[in-house]
Amino acid sequence: MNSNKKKSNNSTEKLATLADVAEQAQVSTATVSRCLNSPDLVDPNTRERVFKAIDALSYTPNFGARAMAARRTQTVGAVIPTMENSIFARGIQAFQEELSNHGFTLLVASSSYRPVREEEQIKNLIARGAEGLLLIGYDRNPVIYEFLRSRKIPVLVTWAFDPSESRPAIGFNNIEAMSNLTKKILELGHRKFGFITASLKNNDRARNRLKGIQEAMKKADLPEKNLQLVQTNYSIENGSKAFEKIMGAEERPTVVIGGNDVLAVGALRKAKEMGFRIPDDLSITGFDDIELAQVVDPALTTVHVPHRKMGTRAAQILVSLINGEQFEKSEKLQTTILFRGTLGHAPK
Amino acid sequence: MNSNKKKSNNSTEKLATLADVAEQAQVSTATVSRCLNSPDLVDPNTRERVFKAIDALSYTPNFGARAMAARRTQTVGAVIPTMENSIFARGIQAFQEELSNHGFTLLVASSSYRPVREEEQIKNLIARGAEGLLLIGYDRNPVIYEFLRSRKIPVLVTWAFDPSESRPAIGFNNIEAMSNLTKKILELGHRKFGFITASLKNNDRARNRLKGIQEAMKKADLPEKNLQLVQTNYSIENGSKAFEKIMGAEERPTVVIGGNDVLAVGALRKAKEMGFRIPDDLSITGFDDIELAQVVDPALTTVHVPHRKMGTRAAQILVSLINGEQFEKSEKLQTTILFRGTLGHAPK
DNA sequence: AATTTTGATGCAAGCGCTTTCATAGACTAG
DNA sequence: CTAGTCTATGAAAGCGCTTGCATCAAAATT
Repeated sequence: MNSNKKKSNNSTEKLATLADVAEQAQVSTATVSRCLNSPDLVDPNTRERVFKAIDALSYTPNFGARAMAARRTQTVGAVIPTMENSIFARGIQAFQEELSNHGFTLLVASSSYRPVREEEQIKNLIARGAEGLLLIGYDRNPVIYEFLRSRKIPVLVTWAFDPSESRPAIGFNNIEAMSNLTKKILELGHRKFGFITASLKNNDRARNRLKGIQEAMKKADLPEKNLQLVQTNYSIENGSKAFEKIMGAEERPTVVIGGNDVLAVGALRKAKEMGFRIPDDLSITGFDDIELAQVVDPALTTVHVPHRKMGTRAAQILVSLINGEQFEKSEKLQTTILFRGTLGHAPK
Repeated sequence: MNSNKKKSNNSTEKLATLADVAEQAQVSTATVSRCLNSPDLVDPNTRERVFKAIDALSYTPNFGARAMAARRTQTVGAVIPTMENSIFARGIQAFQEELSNHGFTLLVASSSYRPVREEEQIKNLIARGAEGLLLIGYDRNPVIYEFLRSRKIPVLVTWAFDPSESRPAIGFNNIEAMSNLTKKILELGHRKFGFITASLKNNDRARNRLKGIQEAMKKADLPEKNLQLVQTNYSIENGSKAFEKIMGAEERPTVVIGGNDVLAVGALRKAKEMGFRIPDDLSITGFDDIELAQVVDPALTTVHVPHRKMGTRAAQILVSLINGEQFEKSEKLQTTILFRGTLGHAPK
């Protein structure tokens, strides 16, 4: 349809740029840019011509250049500990959906639960222009927080809520949640506990869940030695191994609490293999309420976390933080205990 | 330690740039750039001075600017259908690990199984400078392939391998894998099949898995009507519903094949609820061999896919493609059938 | 001692975009 | 008819980096 002057979408040539589009449409680059960013500023006829050129050249804007010139990226970053199991998946999914409602794009990275890697990933996201960051839990090197502060990058902590911290956060109180669960367990007559947790180092969520158990036990006047602790990495297999270890001790607990569902499911599997009848011989509980928890047999009693709500709200807060709105206060979400099949009365 | 001339990391000032570092270290921007990109080209003393300045200003390079000037990003993109369940997680994790061994960074996006969204995400990744793309399955609008080709972006298809396609791919043959499974099922005496699959539209993996079943059935001289088909979205819940539907028909199958493990697990759960003894009354099989498959009771008989190997190899191929190496040929990975507890002889 | 080579550095031209400011034309109002 | 308003557009100055080329001093070679 056009005259055959310069076919720039030929594969032997360079990529089309704004300037190419401008030339093809017989306008300045400024006009093309305006067509893309504030179309109503340009005359409908011109606009049409420009879009036709964009199509003809199959032009796509260069994000880097745009970011540099406009000093905005409409991007936020999130660093989660892992993508392998679905602990964070639902929350992040909701986060991302809500973000895109606000015209933002999400960049996700994972740290494999390693602080050094998390730091790298944070820097990487910042370098890529993230205007705000979602991070899991409070626990990290103050230097990072300072770095972020000096760069004026809003940070929102999630998956945790600690009333004593002033930093913006949306999450649940890990101490409280686990303490509530423990109380229920105590009511059922259990006195000897096993707890399989992720490494407590650099992980405030895990530490606080432990604290929750300890507090409840103390209130019930149980000595610390009634709690047997195993630290391991999150995986079903590790849950199984940890369970074996706990059951290898002379004084066996009557309930094994998993620091999360993945660990608990691993324990459950091994328990069945070892011939325990659940929950008659032994109780097991989880934390998170991921899909896994419902499909095992018996279904896992666990602490339900409002993943989607947390993700959605996190997006809203972070966006408003980025838009310079004043931070009101951290939000605490409620967890609930889901009684399914793995928690019963203490045996005997 | 330094004299108190200009403290630029003060929070009231602008972000530090290369130029700021250069000034602080008393060198040109070229030298700072070289320190970052090819340190051995610069004198150790100078280098030290520069790095000290970088530290002092807590400088981080601007990715966009760097990408624009160097016209390289060392970034590859991947668009996966979903992050919610862990079907792709293990493979992507391995992909990313291998990528970082080669100095590349991974950007992941998800399409929610929607072609339009996939296209957006592809464009987004390209705009962000992805130098290569990993895509799941072959099936997509030719326009996208053409767009990518004209931009000279190497694309690697994975999670599928089709000998009739010339496009670079690393994966397994879905037809063959499912056909093999079906043969085994036939050997066990089953003649009536149920198949719960993801939507066949825009999903060559799902279509080919169906084809595999059909081929094996045809070879055994079974009519098409012996296969009852339900299409639904991937989720445990949907698997359950689909199962109910299949069992609601007058002619019940003796085996229900899940298009993947998630669907199969949903079916299994509902089957148990409905009182079926698995595998005595009814057999169920999955596909993928994700964690879920091992923890359900009975453990799911499924098709094992070498996720990690696929991810690792995908990274290697894509990197070599980006480096302009000639594409040898698509690689087919072997799947194996994992006989666990849900597949048995046909009843009666 | 004169010449060539090598190594370390700086200069400056972009990379592809946005945006301020200026301008020109089309209207409106007096 | 002239001055004042708008509206649509363009010119051009960056944004923060990399890199080819030029430069210069020191080391190596003759």
